[in-house]
Amino acid sequence: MGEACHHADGVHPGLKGQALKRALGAAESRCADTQERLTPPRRRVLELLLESDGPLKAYDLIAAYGEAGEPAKPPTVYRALEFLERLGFAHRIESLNAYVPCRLEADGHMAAFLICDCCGAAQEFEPDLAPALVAAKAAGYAVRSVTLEARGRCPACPE
Amino acid sequence: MGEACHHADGVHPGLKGQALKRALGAAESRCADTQERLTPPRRRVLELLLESDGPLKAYDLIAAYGEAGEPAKPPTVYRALEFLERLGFAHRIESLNAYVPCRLEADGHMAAFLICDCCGAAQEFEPDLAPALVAAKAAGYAVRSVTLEARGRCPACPE
DNA sequence: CACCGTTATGAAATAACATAACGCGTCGTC
DNA sequence: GACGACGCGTTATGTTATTTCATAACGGTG
Repeated sequence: MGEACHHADGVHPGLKGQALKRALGAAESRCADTQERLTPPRRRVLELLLESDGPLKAYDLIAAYGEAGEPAKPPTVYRALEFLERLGFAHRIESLNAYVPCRLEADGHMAAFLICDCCGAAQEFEPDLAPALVAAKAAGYAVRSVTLEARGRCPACPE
Repeated sequence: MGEACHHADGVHPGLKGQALKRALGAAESRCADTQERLTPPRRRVLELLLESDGPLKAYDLIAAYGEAGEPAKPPTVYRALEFLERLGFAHRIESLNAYVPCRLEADGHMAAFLICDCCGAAQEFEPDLAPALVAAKAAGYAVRSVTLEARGRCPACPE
């Protein structure tokens, strides 16, 4: 998260208490709607992502998994992440090898992030990708998903 | 490359013979212009990328490095890749952990790829990113670089 | 309830990807 | 010819992710 910079990353403060409960509850509901199960490991990984102030690496999650400090086994976390991504509850940021909870309302949207090289904050946003993909259509590609990661400097970080 | 699909990936056939020589020569020239050195390991890694029909993983390069089958040491290849990326001779595709030679004319362009989930082909293209980044500017981000990776199905692959 | 197919978890090991750290040689400069 | 910058080779290690096999939980059907 903010290790590389003295500034708060501030963009998406981690959830706690009621807000966290609400977010987890919303996830439960959406699972119920779609016959999917928010099982304990999946719920735990989502909770860790929601609590965090910034992107978490898989092995951060593995280390933090146990309530009493015992790490999870890697596949436990990787499987949960796969599930959470499939349902749109989380996104992987390829250029960081890290994960964030989804912060947007819309379902099935494409993952796009503004990543601050200074403070490490990763802000999800909704880009207008249509013009960018005109060339793809022209080339005959059927685009199924897009990831866009813009690196730069966030408003809170200095020149 | 095409392992997952019986179709030729055809998009960027690897270079051979004269075409390969020309491409390497062009890289030499551009290095000479900028006081950079296309040393033997750098040249060899670029050659392997240019010869390939599709994206190569770092350990593919490591395995193929020696003319007589001896592998390179990992840092040799990673250092060469870092150099080639810095000069714009190669790009890393994050979602594949793989590398391709740059196929575009323009210097300093942003890396954008259409990746076929079926045959593994990765076609570089030049997207119109301005509309997508309007939201970034509005949020106060100073964007320095962008990677865009679109997954889907290429024209040569079946339904 | 007994069964079975499906889905998910637990655990061990290992594979795949990437970098740190050190020392040596070469080259350009003063 | 001393120096510094750069690049290379090498060893070792760190980080990220998957394979494999075994077990457990759930949901439907007779």
